[in-house]
Amino acid sequence: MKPDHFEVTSECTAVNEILSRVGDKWTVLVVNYLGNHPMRFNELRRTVSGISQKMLTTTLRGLERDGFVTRTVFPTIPPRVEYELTDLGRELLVPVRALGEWAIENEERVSAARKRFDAARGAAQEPFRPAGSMSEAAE
Amino acid sequence: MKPDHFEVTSECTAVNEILSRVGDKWTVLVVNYLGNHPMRFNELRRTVSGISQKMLTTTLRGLERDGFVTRTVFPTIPPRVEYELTDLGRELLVPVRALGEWAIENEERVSAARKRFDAARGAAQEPFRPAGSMSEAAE
DNA sequence: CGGGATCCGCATGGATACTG
DNA sequence: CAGTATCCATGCGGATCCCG
Repeated sequence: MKPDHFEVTSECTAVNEILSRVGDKWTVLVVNYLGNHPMRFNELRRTVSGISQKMLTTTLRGLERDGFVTRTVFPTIPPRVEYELTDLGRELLVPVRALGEWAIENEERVSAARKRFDAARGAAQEPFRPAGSMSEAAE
Repeated sequence: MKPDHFEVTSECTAVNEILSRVGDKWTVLVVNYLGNHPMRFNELRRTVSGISQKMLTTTLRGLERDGFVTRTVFPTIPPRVEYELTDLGRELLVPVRALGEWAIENEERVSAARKRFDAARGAAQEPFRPAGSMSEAAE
């Protein structure tokens, strides 16, 4: 596959679906950790650190639904639930980590470009900035 | 790189940043189209089809900010603005399209798993469903 | 321990109107 | 043509409380 031309009609829909799926706030983190070894709910919760149990549940349900992880319940007391990547999940991990490597390698180029852009915009005008998220604002 | 173990501490942050960046509703589409050849604003607008000019502007500004596209203004009347991928943008296109290929190849496996999951949940109980987004609900 | 249910703030994104 | 500005709907994600 060369970087030129790409069937953009319907393929991009699938691409965007996967990227949106995987591009949310926690999915990649969870998948990556699960890629190392199976994990229990609270183990995962502690490891990810910062995630609420609601989002962990939501994320895991989504991954389970799409066939990326399995959820195994051991009916003991207290209950024990283990999450593990499926084959599909491990296969997904490959291109995701490829993109991950790219991200790590080019992190600085991106933030450099970002700094340049923001500096150029700030130098032109703008005595002060009343409000805004931080990345989008009127010029 | 093997699919086992991955430094998850700070790397995942960069990964997730890129994925969130690229995983929004329009970025991939725009980048993919621009990967074919440079394009003007309304040309892009027509090609993407479905995007509002607000979102196209936002998406392009973000891509420009991060150094993925260049914005060239021809001070003619009427004005003419061309958008083109930078080298960084074209490099990004490679892993993104790799993930894209994965997505296309495994689309059916995912939707099959999804159907299975939904069927299993629906068969268990649920006479009717009062409300909800569609992917989250009580069991 | 492993969740479900609910409330709520904030960001994303669509529609519309106006401008150089 | 190529935007900017504004208003508004939806949904993601966090906090809290409760349950088996």
